[in-house]
Amino acid sequence: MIAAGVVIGWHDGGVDVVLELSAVIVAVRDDVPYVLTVQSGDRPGLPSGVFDPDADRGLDQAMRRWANERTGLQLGFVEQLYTFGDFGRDPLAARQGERRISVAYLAFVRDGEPLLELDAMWTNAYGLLPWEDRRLGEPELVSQQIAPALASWVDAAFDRDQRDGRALRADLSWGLAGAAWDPVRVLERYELLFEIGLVGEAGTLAAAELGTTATLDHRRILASALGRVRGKLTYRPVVFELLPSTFTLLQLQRVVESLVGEPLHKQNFRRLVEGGGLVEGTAQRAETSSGRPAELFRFRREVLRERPAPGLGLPGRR
Amino acid sequence: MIAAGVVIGWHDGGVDVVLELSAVIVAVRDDVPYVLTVQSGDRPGLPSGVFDPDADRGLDQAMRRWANERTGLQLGFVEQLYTFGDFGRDPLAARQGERRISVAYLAFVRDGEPLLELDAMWTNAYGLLPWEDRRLGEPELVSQQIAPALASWVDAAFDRDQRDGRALRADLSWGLAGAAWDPVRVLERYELLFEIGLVGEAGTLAAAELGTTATLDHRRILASALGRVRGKLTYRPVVFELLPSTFTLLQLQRVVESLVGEPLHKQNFRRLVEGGGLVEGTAQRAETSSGRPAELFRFRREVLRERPAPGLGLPGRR
DNA sequence: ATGACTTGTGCTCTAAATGAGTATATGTAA
DNA sequence: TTACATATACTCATTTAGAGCACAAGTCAT
Repeated sequence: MIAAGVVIGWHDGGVDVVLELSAVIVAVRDDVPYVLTVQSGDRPGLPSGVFDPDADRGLDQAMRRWANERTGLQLGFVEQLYTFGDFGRDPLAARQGERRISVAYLAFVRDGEPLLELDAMWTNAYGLLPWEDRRLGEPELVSQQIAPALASWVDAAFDRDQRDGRALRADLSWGLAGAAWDPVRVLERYELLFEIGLVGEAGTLAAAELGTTATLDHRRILASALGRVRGKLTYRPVVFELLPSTFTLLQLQRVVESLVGEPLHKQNFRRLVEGGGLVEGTAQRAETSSGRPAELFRFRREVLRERPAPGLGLPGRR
Repeated sequence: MIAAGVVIGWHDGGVDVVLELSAVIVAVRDDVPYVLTVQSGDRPGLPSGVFDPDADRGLDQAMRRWANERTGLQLGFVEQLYTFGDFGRDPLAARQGERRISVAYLAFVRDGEPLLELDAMWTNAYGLLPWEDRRLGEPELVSQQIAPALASWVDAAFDRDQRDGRALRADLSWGLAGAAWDPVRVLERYELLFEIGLVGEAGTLAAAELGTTATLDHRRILASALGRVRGKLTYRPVVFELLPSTFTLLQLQRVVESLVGEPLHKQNFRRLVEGGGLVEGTAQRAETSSGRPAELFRFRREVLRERPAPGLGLPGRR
């Protein structure tokens, strides 16, 4: 089991290596994507623990078991994200002559799953990465703080070449100067903000601090998770792991929008989802508060057979 | 530097953990995708070494530096692939009470780069994964050996549910029973073959052995690399890291085909690549052996600005 | 009951992208 | 000069995507 013991590596009087697992566990409720966090000192952090090779056959199994034991959650979709091993990702550990390498995982749970652990809680992902939610249009902090900061960073380049490089990078990742906003480039955006000092980690001095800070590099991990989710959505039917077994098309659309961070064209969304054979209607209708009651749909498994990469071909913005 | 020292982790009398890096270094020459291998006992293996936290700031840097020092190659595109940590991926190490966790990287080099190391060589990737090359149609070993083996594996299920599950999995990954062949699902295919005993690793008993065997789970790593390459191709202009700075459209097409493992429609390929603004003509033409000389093209950087995910929208098969 | 409001659902129209070819140009080698 | 090989232009039918209109079927306040 993870977190049971301590695995330490040494290297003749040098730096120790510790291998840990961290998890980005995502659930969507009321059109808000939440991440499971634990309190770590004064900040929220991702649940993580040291990998114990004695207890588990592999990293994936360790991840599943630990999550279930510790949080009581039944994970749906689980996927390895990335392995983070930068020096400085854990300054405290570094000061103690230790190097923490973290294998990060992404997992989905359905809304409504009960939480065992009391020190764990659900945190709004867009509280940590506020600029990623564009459902109500571009948030003000982009035009007010980020864009100007990027502009002066570009201007601060010491020669023409560097300037051009910086401008291209800023425009591409942030969809400025005519470039399109690409929902998937979450990590690029975070890393750029980090580089120019607009977001920080514990122990780093950030000029300004946008969004809530998390421990260590956990926001970076979250950023890569969100990017991965957004990409995956379009070519694998993973959203359904976040929804109840039957749902209305609007519910489905809202969950997708909450993850992609952009509003979608309703009628075309329906067309893509139904026409793509991704869902099938049950005859039932949802009990509704106002408006015409909607039909309940369910995920249509057979689509896997029919299409090589069945995802939600996202329609343009609303 | 990697491979300089040994990093060992222990866990009170339990299993040691060793963190290593491995690299899938790809180059294409004469329409064949090659992987850099080193001789490891009697089999080829991927170059890999133990990670030394004292020498490098992070995993990525360690990777680049080591590759350059050891092989003399100038890596172009480099990307982390996956971290492999299954028990049993290194049976020898396991017997010695050691657990090897390997962070795998994918990298591209251009054809023509000189190799420093004498014990390293270029190995045809399709020698290791022969079923992945369908440029001349479905290879015989699929219909002759793999499909029958899959069929009997499906039949050997002990109940209806398991049978259906197996059939779906086999059909999806191998494009059988009306499902489409998805070039990206390389890893799924390999893992299925492994499960049914058609391919093995050192120390595993495989019923039959298809393709050349590599050390440990290095073929699995190669499989995930090939899948990643194929996926990446369609949304990032990475092929150009494998080509000289100017090339003909046919050269480009051949390189793509060699990676995707399928033939492409020539005229439509041109249309997509030129129309998509991915390349621009130089006025020069290639000196040719036979046939009309072709114009030399170069990668068009500006496309990055124009399109969110500039890759080769692959046309259908020829 | 009536009208305002909300949400669901069907359908149209246009523009663009794709799949599958045909036709023609321009070189080399016999 | 012919056969052959490759390059490149262009056509045409089909599919998919973007944008929006119109109407259906509920709730709620008056």
